[in-house]
Amino acid sequence: MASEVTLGELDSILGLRIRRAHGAVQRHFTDHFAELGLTQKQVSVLWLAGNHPGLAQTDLARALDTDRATTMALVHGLEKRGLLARTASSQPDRRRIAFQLTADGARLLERSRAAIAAHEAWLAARFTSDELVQLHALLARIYR
Amino acid sequence: MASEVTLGELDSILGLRIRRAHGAVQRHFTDHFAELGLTQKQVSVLWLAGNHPGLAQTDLARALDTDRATTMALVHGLEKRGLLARTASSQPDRRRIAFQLTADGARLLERSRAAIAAHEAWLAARFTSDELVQLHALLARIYR
DNA sequence: TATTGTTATACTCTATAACTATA
DNA sequence: TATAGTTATAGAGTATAACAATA
Repeated sequence: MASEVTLGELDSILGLRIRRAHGAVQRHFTDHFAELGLTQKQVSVLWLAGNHPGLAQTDLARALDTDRATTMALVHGLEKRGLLARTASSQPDRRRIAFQLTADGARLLERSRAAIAAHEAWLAARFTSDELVQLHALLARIYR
Repeated sequence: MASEVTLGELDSILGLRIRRAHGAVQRHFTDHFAELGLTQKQVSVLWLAGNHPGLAQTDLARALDTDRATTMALVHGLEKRGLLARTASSQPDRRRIAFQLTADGARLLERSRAAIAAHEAWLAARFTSDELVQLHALLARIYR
């Protein structure tokens, strides 16, 4: 019966499981960050900029595992919204452009921290602490 | 130094790890399926259609965890390329539209199986079989 | 009323290519 | 030559809203 269609053999494919897990996390994040108007990547940039004032786009690209062009679009959007700004500080390498949070950006980051904690709690609730440690370690092996 | 920027505290966030792992898997998949011209989702549809002739779009949407509209775009693309076709079979529910692979679709699916196996081998190589079992189980808890 | 398929629309993410300026 | 930033462009994935046909 067509109504019984499942992933079948696809269920044994790890890549698919990672994709589905990512999708579920992504949906939960989007739903709960709608009121803040931030995506997962945008929050990450605010967080990194808050912790590392003066970082450059290349630093962001490396930390976020994204292309330079993709990072540009991300940064550009945050600049337009007045959450991130370029600093006019003196840099040793004049190619690099330093960024820092604006006051609005810092405020939004603070509000985001609570939402991130709630999101992580939702995700972690289904695991024991041992399982969490293991899952962290296993996932890290994929991208490192 | 800006060159030392890392994920820092972000590294403790499971959601981010899942995202990065997904990104790494996605990139590997894209690179190795470029010659076949198929995305992960497209391969999944071919696979499911091959195993379940006559399935409907709703079945695909449920199995792939995607919106109906998103599934439409996916199916539409495969139809345009002549890999998937609608069947004129008699259905009990006339709203449902049955799909099946074309000859081209079946051929491409066969070629894909080898590529999928190679992709999975690349991914699984970093884990023991016990770890693989564990990772499968842990990930499934996120989306089920 | 609910479900299936459909279209229109929009936004995010991702990446490639080509360019400028600097190292 | 190599790196940092930039722009233009394009494709994939995701989702919402609104509609028609059918159950």
